[in-house]
Amino acid sequence: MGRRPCCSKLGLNRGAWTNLEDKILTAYIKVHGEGDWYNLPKLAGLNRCGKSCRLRWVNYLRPDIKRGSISQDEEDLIIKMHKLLGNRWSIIAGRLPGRTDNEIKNYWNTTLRKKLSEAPNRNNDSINPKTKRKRSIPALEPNNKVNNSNTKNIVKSHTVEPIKTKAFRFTSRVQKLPALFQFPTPCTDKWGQFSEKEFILNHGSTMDKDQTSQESGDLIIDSCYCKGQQINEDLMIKAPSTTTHDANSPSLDDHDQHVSENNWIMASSNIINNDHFSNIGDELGELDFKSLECFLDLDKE
DNA sequence: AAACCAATCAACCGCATGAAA
DNA sequence: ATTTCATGCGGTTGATTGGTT
Repeated sequence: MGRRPCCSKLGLNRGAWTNLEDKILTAYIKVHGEGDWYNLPKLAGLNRCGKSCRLRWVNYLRPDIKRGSISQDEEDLIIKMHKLLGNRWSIIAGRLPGRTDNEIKNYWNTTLRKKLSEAPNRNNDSINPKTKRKRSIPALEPNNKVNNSNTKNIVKSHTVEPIKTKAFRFTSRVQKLPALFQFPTPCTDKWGQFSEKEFILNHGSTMDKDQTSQESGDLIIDSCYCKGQQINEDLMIKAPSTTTHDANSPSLDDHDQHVSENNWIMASSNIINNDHFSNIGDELGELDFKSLECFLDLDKE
């Protein structure tokens, strides 16, 4: 079977979306919900490919998209998560309610990448004699043309190798946890003790080992694999200020809602603070994770 | 005012993945 | 076990915007 021809070959619309297209897509999804992207354009009456519709919805039209610039807290979170996970934009975005992977990726490539690469090299803040402007990153590499891909190598040299830890991403398509995942000793939260079959997710929900999670891009970091490493709560990073709650989760009162917003920290801390890992102290950046193995959606190689 | 350049970000592309057949 | 289908992800592109000369 060959690849299905892309939208340009099917004579479909490409490029910027019009207001009308946005309205049609939004209205259709409001009635029929997300999914079946392949058939959606036909059913909704859009002359677009499904992929394009999905992207438009996910990155722009979704009602829970947070507008406005990235806050300092969010930026810190992105930096820490990137250090931890590398270019796992969807997972990073999963920690930032209302932000999309595309947005995070763009923010990294345009703002943070530059910031981080300049930070240790303040002496390199030279001025381009022609433009009288501060040199951008690509200009630091005179042999390279200015484009995103050429900045890759530059950034590489400034970026710490991503910390490898055991983490799993949960998407709506994930049905079962990898067999090798073993939950640490039973831990508790505000609501009592979790069974050993449950895994703590953020947003205050739990997940049965055998059930599907609707949490997209959710992440569990398994402290079992942080053998003897000292980890403090900074590793688990501050929860973003707003949190969308899983519709399937029990409703929460005001107090519990607050608890829920911080559940990611609490739940993670409960893991980290269990009997195996009571040593608290180091900052994230000082941790030696080199001995850890990468289990990000992968089994051992 | 025009030209140039850098920055930004929406959108596209190809590939990987997993479910279903 | 293999193939097909549908979706998601990350890298890249290109249009637009804004600042400078």
